[in-house]
Amino acid sequence: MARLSPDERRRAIIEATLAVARRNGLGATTVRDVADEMGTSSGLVHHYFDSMDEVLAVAFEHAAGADLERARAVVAEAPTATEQLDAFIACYAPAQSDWTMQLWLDAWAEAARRPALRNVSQRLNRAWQELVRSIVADGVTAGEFATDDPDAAAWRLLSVLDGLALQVVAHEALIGRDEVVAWTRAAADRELLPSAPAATRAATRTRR
Amino acid sequence: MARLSPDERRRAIIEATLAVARRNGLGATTVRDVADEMGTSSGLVHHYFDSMDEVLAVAFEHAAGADLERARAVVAEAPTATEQLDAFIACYAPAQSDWTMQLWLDAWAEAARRPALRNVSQRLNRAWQELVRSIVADGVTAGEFATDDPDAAAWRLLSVLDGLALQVVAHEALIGRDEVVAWTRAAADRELLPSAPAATRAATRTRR
DNA sequence: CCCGCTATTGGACAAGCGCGCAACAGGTGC
DNA sequence: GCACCTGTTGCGCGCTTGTCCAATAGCGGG
Repeated sequence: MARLSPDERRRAIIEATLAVARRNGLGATTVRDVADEMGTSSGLVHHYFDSMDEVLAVAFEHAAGADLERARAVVAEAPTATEQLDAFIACYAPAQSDWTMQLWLDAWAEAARRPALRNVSQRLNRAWQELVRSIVADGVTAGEFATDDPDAAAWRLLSVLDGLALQVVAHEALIGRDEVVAWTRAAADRELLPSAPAATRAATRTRR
Repeated sequence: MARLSPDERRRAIIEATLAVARRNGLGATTVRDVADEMGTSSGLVHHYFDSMDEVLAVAFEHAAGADLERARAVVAEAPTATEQLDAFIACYAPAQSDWTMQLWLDAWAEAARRPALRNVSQRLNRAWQELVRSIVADGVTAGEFATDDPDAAAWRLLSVLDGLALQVVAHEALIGRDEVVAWTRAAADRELLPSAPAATRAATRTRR
């Protein structure tokens, strides 16, 4: 087939891997599937990656890293912490409702048996939590939010988001994307809004 | 080997399956592993179950069903809704922090490719939510809790619990069991304890 | 134009998988 | 004590998996 530069080929392998993972799941993605997706031989994959574990890890890092970067960009555009959190939820939840959450689910489960994948998964999850934590912390110093433990609040919010999105992908039809967004926003309200000044918050929030 | 009655043998297969799944993960549990665990031949497994999918589904249902029954019993003993919820969280979280949560994680991920396992997983998850929902609903009528949507509140609480427990098992060391229990209780407080402004804001939001 | 570097091939390899089946064995009733 | 019933065996089948490697092919510099 076509002769590609190492960088191009690596990228092609990663994208082919994600295409297959999207169809069959990350855990059921094989070397031959990836090669077939590219239209090349299977040996080529191992010429660029030491093991299948590494292929999956790099591919997952590529996809999930892009999502993270996108979320960071969306958050950076919002002026207030309240709007940042809303933007984050809106950006996170629908993305997860597609095949992306199935990807995460597979990665988490597979992480128990694949060292490289476990490393990537842990690192990325920590990064997501750090993003939420910083939003919450900023909101607290700005007086928009009130919480005694931003770290715990961030974990809880992320857990609600993950848990709800997981229900959508694994047990379809019980709840949908809209519920994930609306319910998570409701959770954020109960979690972070101070009880005293209600009027100003309601105004900024409903403006969207 | 020893000659067992069909019922005993089925039970032995289920327990052997769970023993292997505990070690290697549910998705990586093979017919031969199960047979070796029992000390019998592999053909025996297929004499009692039509497919490996069914073996995994039945084994998972056995383990998860027992957990559910245990949670129901613990909840039934508590007098007030508040104590019921506390008991539920305390019972749920530590159990999930062991290998049980890895079992759920594997089951969820594998459900995408194994029909029988998917059925069981969906049914059980709905049962867990129903348990929490009934506790919340009882608490509302008893005046202990305040929420505009017990169903959503139950999903959120379960999501927090699942999400946090998942962090423990998949990304060990970031948070521990104690945090799962404490943080989920804090989430339940913020979610359910009567506090006027939160409820009204949530109502306006879900209406969008 | 050709040569060499290297991306790519394509299959060998051992191991492992789910599944099915003819043969075997060991309690049970006659 | 014998025959029958059924739980159990042990292996074979076809297929898939990750990994590896000698052989090949095609582009770029001399």
